[in-house]
Amino acid sequence: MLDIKWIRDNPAKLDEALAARGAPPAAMDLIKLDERRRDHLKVLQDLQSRRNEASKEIGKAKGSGDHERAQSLIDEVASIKASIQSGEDLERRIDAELEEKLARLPNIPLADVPQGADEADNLEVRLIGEKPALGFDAKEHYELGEALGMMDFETAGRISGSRFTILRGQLARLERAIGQFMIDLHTNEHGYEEVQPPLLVRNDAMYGTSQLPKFGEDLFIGASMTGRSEQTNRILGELTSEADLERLKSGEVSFQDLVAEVLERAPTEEEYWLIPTAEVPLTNMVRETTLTQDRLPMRLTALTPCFRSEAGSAGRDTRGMLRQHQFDKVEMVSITDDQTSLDELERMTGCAEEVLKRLGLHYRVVMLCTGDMGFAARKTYDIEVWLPGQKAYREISSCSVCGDFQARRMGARYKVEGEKQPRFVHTLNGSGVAVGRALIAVMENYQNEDGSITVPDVLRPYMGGLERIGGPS
RNA sequence: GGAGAGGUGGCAGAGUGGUUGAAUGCACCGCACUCGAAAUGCGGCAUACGGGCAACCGUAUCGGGGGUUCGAAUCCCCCCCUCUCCGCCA
Repeated sequence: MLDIKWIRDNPAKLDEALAARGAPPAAMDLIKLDERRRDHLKVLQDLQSRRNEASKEIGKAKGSGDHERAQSLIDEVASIKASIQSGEDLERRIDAELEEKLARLPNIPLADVPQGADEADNLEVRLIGEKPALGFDAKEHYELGEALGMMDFETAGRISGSRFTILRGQLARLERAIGQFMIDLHTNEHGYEEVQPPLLVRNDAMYGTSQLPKFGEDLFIGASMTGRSEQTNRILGELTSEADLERLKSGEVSFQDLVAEVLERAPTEEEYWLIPTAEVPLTNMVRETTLTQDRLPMRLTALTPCFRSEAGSAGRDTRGMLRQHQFDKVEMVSITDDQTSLDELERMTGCAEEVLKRLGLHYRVVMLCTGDMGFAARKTYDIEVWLPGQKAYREISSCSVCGDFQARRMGARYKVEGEKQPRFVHTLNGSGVAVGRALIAVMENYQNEDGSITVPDVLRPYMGGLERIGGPS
């Protein structure tokens, strides 16, 4: 969430940033709304002030037995009551409208972020390692996995549909090994604290990290059956309002349009949401708190499943397990003060890179351009790993600094010694790294001509010393 | 799932319609006393928003949201959370 006061002072900067992200300007509209809000607030507060004053006098007058005076004051307050009532209604509506509009504005990119429309304009920052010289035609991960009989899309499809995978035997173990290895690295060597967070979260948490209100369609809902029926009843209750039924009868709206309208009115109040990334619970761990500065930086990591609806990517990456509805990921979250967050981004990216270095994988780091960055980010590095089977670099990690954008939504502050006003914390999140995609990368980069897969050295302790999956035993 | 209790300032805890933004204690900060400390005494000590150069003023806030009333921490409704007992359960 951006600060309305900042927007008031920097309307041009806001519109430039929106343009850079490919969004229409909004400053003028917001400033007008804010002015209207403040003008109205002044009028309302004067009325409230008079009411409070008179009410106190009524108390006094009654105490001293002056009933005549009390009655005349009561009459006076009664006469302004209606204006206060409607004034408070209007204030609520304006506040809600402003809040709603602010919540849908993306974060401002930092000055060094390249301007651009899409991933073609991203900037390669560094290239680490080299493509492996396999000496034969590399296969893709699903060809390898299916040939080994350890990766089963057909059965998964029968159980859950497309974008699910079943791993078996040593490949299932390899996936687990990769997750263990990564989280051990971050906790033992990078100073992160391991967390086992909830995978189902409330609306407010999704709002805090800004998956809501704009990106609900990317999420899965995790409601109980009773929760679902309560939700349905609530919506039906809305539907049967007299005014709506009248419009339906008169033919002003069709039944479908009315239903759509009602859903739009009460869209995102779900009992639970399934997390699309552990960023959500980890970052929200500091929501509604004021930390002392000595608690910062706070570094948290978790290995969790992630759930994404992948709406809008129909037809993309349908083969294999690159883009799944469910996948495991090791996530890193840092909570810092407002001075060190940019350094922390470099550090965090380094932690993610270290995973790939130790796995012996070739990768490049790119800085995302304005048009390709996520909603809450001020600056983002993606790490793209080389996949010999696909002959392409594919995203395996994304590290972002959000500044105070999420903190403002969550009410997450910290107190500086000697300062009265608490400041908003800065938040960062990054994958360290996606487990499923790391599995793909290991399989494709460590494949042998016979279809077997060599287990990278660092993973062998997690595989009971196993050196190779498949092939001659 | 059933039954019950509760949510007040950093903490503990009073307050059931009226000059209560909230007693009291603890913690914390300043001052006095002291060589210093403890003890004691005096004073200060919530947040957000709006207005003002500022001192300061106004409004809102007693889990959250609505309502009743001239006036709500106190009465009513909805929601959230915590705890206890019972049931069920990995």
